[in-house]
Amino acid sequence: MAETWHEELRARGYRITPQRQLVLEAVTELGHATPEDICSRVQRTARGVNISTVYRTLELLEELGLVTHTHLGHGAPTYHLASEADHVHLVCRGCGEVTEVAPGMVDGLVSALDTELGFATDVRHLTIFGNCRKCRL
Amino acid sequence: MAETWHEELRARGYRITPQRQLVLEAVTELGHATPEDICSRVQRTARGVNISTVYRTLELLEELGLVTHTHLGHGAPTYHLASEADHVHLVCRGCGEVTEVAPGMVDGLVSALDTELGFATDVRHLTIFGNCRKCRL
DNA sequence: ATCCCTGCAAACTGTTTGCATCCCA
DNA sequence: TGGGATGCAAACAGTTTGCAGGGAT
Repeated sequence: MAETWHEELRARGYRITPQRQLVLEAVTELGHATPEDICSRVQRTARGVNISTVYRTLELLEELGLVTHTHLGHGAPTYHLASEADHVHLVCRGCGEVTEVAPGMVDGLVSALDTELGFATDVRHLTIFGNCRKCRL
Repeated sequence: MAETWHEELRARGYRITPQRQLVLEAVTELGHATPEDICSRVQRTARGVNISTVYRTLELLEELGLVTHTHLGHGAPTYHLASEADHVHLVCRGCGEVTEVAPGMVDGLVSALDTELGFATDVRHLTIFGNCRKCRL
C-alpha cells in the first residue's frame, strides 16, 4: 500500500494529482478495464474528469510500470495493475469468456523462444484466442 | 489455383465480382497487409474501389475461410491467406520487426491447454509480443 | 510564481452503415 | 429483371493533440 510511486513521480519532475490517484484506484478496483470503464468509475468520485486525462494518465502509469494493458478483443484495450498482471489471457471466440491462466503454462514456450531465437517474451501481454471447452466445434 | 471459392460463393447465393477477385489477389500478393494496404493495391488495377468494399470483402473472404487476420500492433489488423497462415507471429516491441515461426514451437502449449482446460487454441491468430535478440535489455 | 496538468474541443485513424445506383446471374 | 454488390458520404468508436486556464510545489 506504500505510495512509493509518489516518490517516483516527484523524482521525475511529475506531480501528484487527484486525477492520477483516482485513475490508479479505478484500475486497482476494476481490473481488466477499458479507458472508458476507468473514466466512468473515476467520474463517480470526481465529475468532470476528462477521458483524455485518463488516456494521458494510463500512459504515464504504464511508463512507471504500475499498470499494463492487453488486447482482449477487437475494441479497446484493457488495463490492470502490473503487480496483478502475472497471468496469461485466454479469450474464447464463441462465448467471449476471458480466462486467466498461470504463466507457468507457457514456460516451455518462453524458454524455447529464448534459447532458439533469443526472443524475450512479454508474457503479461500475451493473449491466446481460441474456443473454450463449451464452445468447441 | 482452382477457383473452388467461386462455387462456394454461388452456393451461398453470393456473386463473383471483379472487386472480390482483386481483393483476394491483393491479399495473396501482399501478405500481412492492412485493409488500407489492400485497398491501395486494388486501386492500382481498378481505381474507384472503395475502402468500405474492401472491408466488406475481407469479412466475406474470412467467413469463407480463405483469409485470416492477426493483430500485429496497435493499429489496423493484417490479413493473409488462410492457406499460408500456418505460423505464429513474434512482434518485437523494440524495432517492430515481425517474425514468423513454425507452429510446432507452440505445440506443447496447445496440447497443455487442450488437455488441462479443454481449450482449443487458434494458433493462426496467435501473436507473441516481446523483444528480439537485438532489442533485449 | 513557475510550469506541469487538466478540461475542452477539434482532429485523426480505423471501421461500419444507410442509401441510391449498378450489374452479375 | 431481381436482388446482391458497390461507391459515396455520413456516422461511429477509440485515441491523440493544441491551447488556454488552473493548480501543485
